[in-house]
Amino acid sequence: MTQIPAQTELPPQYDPASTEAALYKEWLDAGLFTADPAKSRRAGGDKDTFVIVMPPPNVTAVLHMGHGLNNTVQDVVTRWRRMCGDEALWVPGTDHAGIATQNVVEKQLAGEGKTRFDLGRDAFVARTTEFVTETGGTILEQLKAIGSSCDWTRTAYTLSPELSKAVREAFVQLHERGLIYRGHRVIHWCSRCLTSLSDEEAEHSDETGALYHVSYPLTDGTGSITIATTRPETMLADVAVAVHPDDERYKHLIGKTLTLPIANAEIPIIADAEGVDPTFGTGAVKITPAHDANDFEMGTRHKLPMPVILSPEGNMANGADAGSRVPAELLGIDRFEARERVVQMLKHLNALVKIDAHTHAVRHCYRCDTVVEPRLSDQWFVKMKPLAEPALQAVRDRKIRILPERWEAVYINWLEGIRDWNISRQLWWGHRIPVWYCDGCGEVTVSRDDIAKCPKCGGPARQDEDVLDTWFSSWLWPFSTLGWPDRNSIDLKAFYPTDDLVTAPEILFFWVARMIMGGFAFMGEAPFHTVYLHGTVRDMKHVKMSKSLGNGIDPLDVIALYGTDALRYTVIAGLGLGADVMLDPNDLEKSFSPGRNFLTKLWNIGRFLLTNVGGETVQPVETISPDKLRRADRWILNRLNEAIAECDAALGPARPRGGVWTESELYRGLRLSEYTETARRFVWNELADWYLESTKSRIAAGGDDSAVARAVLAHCFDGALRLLQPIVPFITETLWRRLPIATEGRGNFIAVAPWPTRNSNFTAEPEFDLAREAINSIRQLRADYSLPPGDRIHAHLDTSSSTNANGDTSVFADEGDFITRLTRCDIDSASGSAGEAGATILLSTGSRIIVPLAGVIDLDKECRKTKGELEKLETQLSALEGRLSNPGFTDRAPANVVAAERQKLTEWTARREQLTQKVVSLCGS
RNA sequence: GGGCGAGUAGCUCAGUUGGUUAGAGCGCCUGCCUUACACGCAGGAUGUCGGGGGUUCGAGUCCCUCCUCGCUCACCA
Repeated sequence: MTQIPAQTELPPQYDPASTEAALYKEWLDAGLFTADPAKSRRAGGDKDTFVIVMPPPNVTAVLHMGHGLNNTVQDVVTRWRRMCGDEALWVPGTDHAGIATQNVVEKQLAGEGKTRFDLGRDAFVARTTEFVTETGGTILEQLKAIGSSCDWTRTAYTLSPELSKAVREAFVQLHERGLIYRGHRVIHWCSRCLTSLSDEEAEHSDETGALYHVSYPLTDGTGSITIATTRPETMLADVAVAVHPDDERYKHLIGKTLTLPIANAEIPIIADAEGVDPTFGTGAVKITPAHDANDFEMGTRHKLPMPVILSPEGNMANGADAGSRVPAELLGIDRFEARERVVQMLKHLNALVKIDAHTHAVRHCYRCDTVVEPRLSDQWFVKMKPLAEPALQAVRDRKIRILPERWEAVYINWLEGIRDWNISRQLWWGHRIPVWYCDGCGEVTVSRDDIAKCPKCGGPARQDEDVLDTWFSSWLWPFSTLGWPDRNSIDLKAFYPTDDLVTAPEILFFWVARMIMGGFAFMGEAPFHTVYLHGTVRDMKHVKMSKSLGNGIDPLDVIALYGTDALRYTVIAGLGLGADVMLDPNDLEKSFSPGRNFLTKLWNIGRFLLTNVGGETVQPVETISPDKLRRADRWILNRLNEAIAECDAALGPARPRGGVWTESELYRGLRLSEYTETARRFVWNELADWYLESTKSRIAAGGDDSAVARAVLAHCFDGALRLLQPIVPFITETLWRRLPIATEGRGNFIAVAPWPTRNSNFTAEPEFDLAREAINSIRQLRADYSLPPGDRIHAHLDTSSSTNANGDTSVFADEGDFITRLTRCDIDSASGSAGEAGATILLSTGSRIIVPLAGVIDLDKECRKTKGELEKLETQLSALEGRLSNPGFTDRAPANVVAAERQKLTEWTARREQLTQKVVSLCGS
């Protein structure tokens, strides 16, 4: 055998920096991540597909830990399926992110002292496009740095010509089906972004405000009504006061009128049972239809006027129907400033009764956190109820599952109460609404293609000024990225529906639920069968990591310091199902050194292997004659089997058989931390700690047995590397290509090598476990008595009470070298006596190892220790005896449980006997 | 306010249909530079399983109740 000096091959330390970028390029050059639709069963091929569409990051985004986590999860799953033989496709892309991107560019302009209105619409859009073209690819390049195995030939962008076509198609189709309409109603308005928002984009947060009680005098001078409001400035737009029709306090006043202070308008007192809760505040509600959604409904019911008293920017103004309700001194004043002024004015008028502290939910813009204002306006809406039905049914029918399970209830709850979706945004950056108006004949045209003339009268057509909600393009993502609306697209045929959707719970409603609705609406089929909602990256105080809070970690810093694999390992190992990942931004070493250390361990196993096994290809374990395999070999091969089974169970099943999840598989799989821990345990605690150690003396001895040990070691390391490839692709690729194992059918890259499978020839190996047990006990003994490491000890094996005396003897004869090497303890099979002063190790087979330690150990100490042990055992034994003499237990408990308890009783009784003898010999009484 | 979830070792979490003496990783303590690895090896300590009640032969596990956190929804002006 030619020994290649491995030291020259593997440097003492793994160096990610010099490895990763080059490897990634090799993968790309080999086309490993490019999916072939022709191979899909759905397109006539012979492979299952596995498809994930990436939640598109904002085109202006820069990689943060959240992206790192999200994309690593997707990559791990995709790489796993790719090894399992699926035609795997991970579609990458970016989102034009309407409001977010427009805000970024507007901020740039502000730096130049300009606004978007100075540029005008066309120039602004051109400028934004340019900005996106120049800097938009950043995040995608960064995703490559974390090893993402995306199919970059299919990179998509929500504002690309192809996807824009899909957006128009979707809008027109929904309109044709009567599911899109123009509505005049109160919507959420962000006075900073100058656009309307959907319900989901206006986020609640509790705030301590004030409840102002204001007295409105009756016009006939016979008294007054006190109303309560949190937004006194809106009183200027009041058109009525409503009371409950059965409220005795106000019943007699219904139909009378009040004089609105400051505005000096005369408003009626009306009765409304639906909109008024007589127990809240004073039981009398001011009605402000243009600036409150609830009041809008009451206003509509009672056909009241709807004056607007706020400008789009949120300043006081006499808008539509307002006449001169807003007095001159308040015009142009900011709404919050105006609130103070109105309160002062009411005080002067003696109309302010009192101010109570009041906590209530206030809605904020999800992009800029400005308090949103309810505002009456015209917007386009999607009718959601009909779309929600199949989306609800799919989850109820288990065609789609949501992990963790608890989110399903949240999803169902939301869909059941779904309200129409406002899709108009008064922005410039986005897909312009494909609706044209004719100012001549009033015709409204919805069209797939741009039109210049009114199709009815031929007059000039004017396109709607607004753009669509960013999420209106996002909800088409699973099929628009695959070629829809072109029904003949081979990608669409081969890869839709996709498989898993991996994202954070924050966008369950914004995106996930709508994608499911969109999938049914436009494709007639659910877009995926699994929604995996992962946790959030947080700091040690459980605060979500964010750049603005300054508690972020830059993934690229981590990569520079610890390598990509350490980053990936850390987030995946920390990711329990649905659990958050905690990292310390102030102590990267604490967060990432365990990952780095594990990689070092892998590296060193590789170094040992290459040094000791050499470069010559080893014999495949399948072809080794079974009688040549020793206990340790069979043991580790079985442990590998178990590790594979546990990894499979943690990860799968990958998809529902027959399209519907069975009860037993519904919430299984995608336990990434369990998978990682299993692989780690196998590599470190089994392969390295035990098997590799056990091979040292065999390999040194040379000969046939040495070759067997080398073969098994290489085989198991190969299996371990394959199990780990999805998590740590770079280091596994680096080590794997140097393994001296047969190349046939192996491929050139571990990234596309077959996922390991179990070999049922290798079953549990209890006799090797007995050797491990002895080693552990002797080690403990050495530590207990502080025996110097250099001191060899001699012990006897007493098999007199053993259940398999010959078996035990043979284990200790065969594994003697191994045991001695790890413990510096020689064991011969001369029978000793249990009473001998020293230590007795009881093995699980009943045999004892007697270690005479006279002159070495402290007899008093050992005596006390043994007495303590005996005492503890007595307590537990009496509890056990009590249980077994209780007919309630023996009659009702399952037979196997009772049997186990009886077995235990036997063992413990024997142990008690042994300890008693030992106490006698040690303590002398 | 509605709905949901969580409270197990200093920290992060496992604990399958109730059934051995409740586990893991990290951290901590002790001893070791043992020829792959000190980014390592070996050993050790630590829990009235949030409180209280109940069902049961038996409860971390099931039921009730209280407390504390978290998520999510919501037009109480």
